[in-house]
Amino acid sequence: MTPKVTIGRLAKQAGVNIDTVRYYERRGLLTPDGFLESGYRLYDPEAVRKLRFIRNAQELGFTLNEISGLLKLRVGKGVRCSSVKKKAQSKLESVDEKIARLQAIRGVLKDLIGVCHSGKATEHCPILRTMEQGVRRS
Amino acid sequence: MTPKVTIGRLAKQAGVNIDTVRYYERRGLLTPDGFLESGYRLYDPEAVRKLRFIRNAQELGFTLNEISGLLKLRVGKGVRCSSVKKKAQSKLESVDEKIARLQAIRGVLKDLIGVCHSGKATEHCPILRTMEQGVRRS
DNA sequence: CTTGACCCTGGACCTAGGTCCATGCTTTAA
DNA sequence: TTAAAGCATGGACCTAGGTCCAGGGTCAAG
Repeated sequence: MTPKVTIGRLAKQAGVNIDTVRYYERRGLLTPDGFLESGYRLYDPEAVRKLRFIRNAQELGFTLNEISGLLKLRVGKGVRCSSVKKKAQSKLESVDEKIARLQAIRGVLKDLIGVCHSGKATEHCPILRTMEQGVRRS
Repeated sequence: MTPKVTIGRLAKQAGVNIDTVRYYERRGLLTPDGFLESGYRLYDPEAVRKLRFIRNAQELGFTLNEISGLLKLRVGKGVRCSSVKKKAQSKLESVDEKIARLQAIRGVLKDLIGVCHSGKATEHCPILRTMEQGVRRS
């Protein structure tokens, strides 16, 4: 007996709307792991993690298409290692870039909190310092 | 003579659509720094950085409202230090959380790239490992 | 064996964040 | 001094990512 779960339970456990689950299915991000004869979708518990991952990644600025690409990254039967590696490396670059940008913002916020002690004013918006170096777009 | 610039030049320099600039104005993110008698908007060069910052922050998953909050963070005339500090600290927390999440994803991507050398397969989607600890939502 | 909770499909509707267009005035370069 | 390029306003339109609803079948507890 595999402990599969219906769509309503899945949605509740992951904290998302039931229609969102079906929407992700249409988008190809989350396929049911089985069906009842009635047509009811069944999911195994891994799906909860997958849903949470999707939400997580969205808050980090990934689109559903990008997330779909992340979820498909794996090495295995019929998946050529070199292609996975190339994709993973390019994802890694964009992740590193995001981290760097966030760290720039983080530094400014820390400074700003420090300024509050020193009593110095910051007439100009300090957050703009994060952009001194410009941005490279893909 | 201050080297102010019209909206078209600003948009081009920042690499955004001219209508986007006006849209941000309606949203309160970017006010012109002056006007010609004809009504033409004028911006000083700082506005380019501001626009780039907005794009940047959006790619990191911040909404325009959140970005607006970031841009308003400064200590100065009429702005109480304690309130700035509190806001900055809460922004800092959310930035730290984003960084942590990205680093989790980053780790998995690195592992995946490593696996390609070792020849081991990863039948199950490795990216899901980033979610082992669950997520705290605000 | 019924009643309430759950699920199905298809399609309409919604919000955020833009983008486009028509119409008409302004600026600038030839 | 005039044509091309630029700007203004108001409103329509668009995409991504959902969310809701109607109409009808299904499951499970009493």
